Parts: sequence; structure tokens; C-alpha cells
Amino acid sequence: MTDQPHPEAERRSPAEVNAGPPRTAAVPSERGAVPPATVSRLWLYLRQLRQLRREGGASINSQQLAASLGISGAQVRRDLALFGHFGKRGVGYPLESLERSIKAILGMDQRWPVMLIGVGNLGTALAGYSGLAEQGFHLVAALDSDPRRVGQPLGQLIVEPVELLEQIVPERHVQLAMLAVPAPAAEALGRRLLGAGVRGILNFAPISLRGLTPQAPVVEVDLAMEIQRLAFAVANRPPSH
Amino acid sequence: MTDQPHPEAERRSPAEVNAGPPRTAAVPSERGAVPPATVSRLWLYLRQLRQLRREGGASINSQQLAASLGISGAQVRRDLALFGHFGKRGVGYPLESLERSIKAILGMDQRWPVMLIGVGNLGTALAGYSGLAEQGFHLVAALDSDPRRVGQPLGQLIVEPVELLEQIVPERHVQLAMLAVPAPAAEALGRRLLGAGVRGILNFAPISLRGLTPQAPVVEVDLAMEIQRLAFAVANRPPSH
DNA sequence: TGTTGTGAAAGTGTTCACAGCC
DNA sequence: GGCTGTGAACACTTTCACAACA
Repeated sequence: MTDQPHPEAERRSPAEVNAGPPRTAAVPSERGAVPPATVSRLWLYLRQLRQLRREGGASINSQQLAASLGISGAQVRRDLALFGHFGKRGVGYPLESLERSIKAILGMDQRWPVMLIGVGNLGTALAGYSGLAEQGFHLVAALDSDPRRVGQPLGQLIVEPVELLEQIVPERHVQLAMLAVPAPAAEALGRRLLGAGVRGILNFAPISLRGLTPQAPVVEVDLAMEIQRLAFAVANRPPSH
Repeated sequence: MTDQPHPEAERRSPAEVNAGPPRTAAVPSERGAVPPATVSRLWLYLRQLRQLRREGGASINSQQLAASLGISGAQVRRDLALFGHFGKRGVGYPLESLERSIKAILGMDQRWPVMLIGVGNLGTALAGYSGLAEQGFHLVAALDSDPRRVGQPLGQLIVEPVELLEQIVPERHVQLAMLAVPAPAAEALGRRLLGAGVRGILNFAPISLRGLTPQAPVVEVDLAMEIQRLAFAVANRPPSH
């Protein structure tokens, strides 16, 4: 055996990093797999399209859409062409139908019941994030282990004790969980969530859950990593002034 | 001219964060660009090394380190080999010296004065994130436009009015800014920050600042995008059970 | 022996440039 | 004329597999 004795742990991110879904497998679209990078960009396109529509536009071309996001027009066209022919040559892409199409591709035409674990500052920020409900992500439970927080109102919800996790997940058909707890608690809670039937975890704790859970996708968000990336980019910049 | 009339907006992904002046201390690699993907992973290695050292270990091999993060051993070795020969054949990597080396590579051997703009739930969460100060990211100012928040304590700081931005940035040598404000306010503030001399922005508002600011690096964090990526991964999963 | 470090190969993602259509 | 959609070229990233070596 040369390197990896077990081929098991090696089925991982082909080109993604901190959060690449373990595998982006088959797609709603007919052909092949969707590049994870494309999924992220589709979301950005959608965000931009909404904005444009609010401003009263009717269509946009790839170059303009790209410029507003700091990428190339070819990239936009390539991404969209993966899923069909949405544009009109000589004109561009109609805002409304493109928006609908992207929503369908991303699975945003369905309702996603979401559970929040950990109602600290970050958890509260997540719960209050209006973007979520608008996009079909409905918070159906907020749990915490701190008795002082249990019983407090949080938006439309009341914070409930974390002991009820196993009961609430099936009862409310929770599909996704946002884990906003301190690192030491994250691993055990991750296991409990998966055991209870949650299908994906958004982990904000600075500890990797991916090595432990090949069963379901985990997306990791490490806020310290993001500022670290920024600092690195700044430090390694061509001397501008 | 076929596609991009202006080659300007296209200065992006080909190793966005790359070749720079030979950093401060012991960056063994003087050569070429660092793959952005590697930067993110180095941070994860560091996180893991700290954890292992707390548990009393002295060294680790690439396979174990990789498994804990759900990636391959070859990946770890390749990443580290970019910067020098840190390992011992037949043994692995010594925790302590590797930790020091990675810190130097990432520029974490210096102090980064950071400004926070927007002291809502998310801003408060960021300010309270203990990981930051530990890694050299020191919050030196917290600004808000809401008079009810100005004057309130926030950790060691007092929230100050956003009008003082242009004054505080040079005074306190602010290098990085965390922008945690609503989308409509983000663009103007981004411009003001760059105008005032900030060298990089961590943007949490769901609007892209990259199309507008080629001058300084901007790292975008869109929390809704992250849960969207998770949902996509779940929806497009091979039917496991 | 066990594990690193690394050429070579494979795999993924992005850009170029232009034919085809509106 | 303008813009999409796309083959081909290019660039980047990961994996393989093994020689080197503590």
C-alpha cells in the first residue's frame, strides 16, 4: 500500500476547501455533476438579479452581471449554459425567467425547516437574518443548553432546552441544522443531530465535523479563517503604495 | 475585441492572493504564488495542531492530520512542502515547530488592528469572538450609525459614531475592517473605509463589494449562501436512506 | 520500518475566441 | 451590431505512486 491504506477517507473535496460539500453528486439538470464553485456563483447571480429587478430592469447581459461581481462574462455564460439556454443572443438574459430557473436549480423552490442550536450572539444574529426565511429556510426551533436562555423569545419562537433535540427533529421534520455553539460542545451535538435524522449541518464552531461525519453534508464556516484569509491577501499584496 | 473590452475587471481568480514580498520572519518559501486553497487549509492545520498540542502530543503524521479534516494525506504533504521541509521521514511533523512555521507563513506573527462597523447581533458576535484576539486580530474600534448604540460598552471598547471613521482609521492604524451592516449601507461604507486607508475588508453584507473595489482585497461572507450551499448538497445527494 | 517529499498523471475549473443567432 | 453558447486552450489543484531517507 503506497499512501492511503483506506480509500475511505479520500472521497473528498476535489477543488473546494473549507466547505466543499463532500460530493456534489448528480444534479437536477440532465448532465453530470455541478462544480461546487458554480453553485456558489449561482447564488450570487440570484442575489444580483433580485436587486436588478427591484430597480426595474427587464434583462441583463453576462458582462454587466459579471462586472458587478468582479468576475468575467465568460464565467457567467459558462455557468448558466451548464443548465440550459437561458439567454437571447444579441440581448442578454431576461431577469425574471432566469431568476426562476436558478431558484429551481438550487432547490430553492422548496421549504427547508431549519433548527438552530446555540442562541448566543451568533445564533441570535442567524435567527434574525431576514434573508433566510425569504429564501425558504424556515427556523422551526431554537435550542440552547443554558437554562437562562431557555424560555426566552426569539423572533416567533421560544428557546427550548437542547435535551428536546431528538424529539423535535422528527416532529418538525427538521432537515438542516445551524450549529452555533462553542467548539467543545460541537462534536457531540453534531453526532446527536445526525442521529436524530438531520440531513445537513452548517457548523460555525471552529472544529471540523467533516472528519467525523461522512453520512451527511457539513458546511463549515470559520469566521476567524475568513479574517485570516483577508490578512494573508493584504500581507501578500504587490506593494501598491 | 471579442469578449472583455476592459481587461481591468478581470484581475481575479488566477491566484488572487499571490506572490508577494518575502514576508517578515521565517517564511521558508520565497518562491512564487501560494494557491488560495492552500491558505485556507493551512489555517485548518493550525487549528488542529493547537488542539493536538493541548492534548499533549508531540508530533503527527500527514495521514492523521488529514483524516481529522476529511482530506487526503497527500494533500497535507503537498501543502506543507510548498514552504519547506517541516517533516521527519518515518516520523511525521513535530507539532510545535510546525505550528510556528505555519503562523509565520500566514502572517500571524504580527498584530492586526481591526475596526468593526455595525454593532448589531452579528457585529456583537464578531466582537466577542475570542479566537480573533488570540490570533493577533485586535479590535481597536467599533462604530455604529445608531445613536442608541453609540456610547454603549462593547468588551473593552465603547461604541463610537460612524462619522468618526475617517479620523479613527489613521489615528489607530486600522488595517482591516469587518463590515456588519445592512446591504444598503455597505457600499458607501466600503468606499469610505478604503478612502480612509483601510487595507482589506471582511464584508458580511449580502452585496458584492468586489466589483467596486479593485484597490484592496475584499473577502465576502454571505451567511445565506452558506446554508444555500448546504441545502444544495443535501438535495443533490445520492439517495442514501 | 514508516513516513516524507515530489515528479508525473489525472482531474477540475477558467479563459479565449469565435460561430451562430437575434 | 451585440451577445450567447461552446470547443479548444490554458491554468490550477489534487491524487498517485515511489524514491529517499531518518
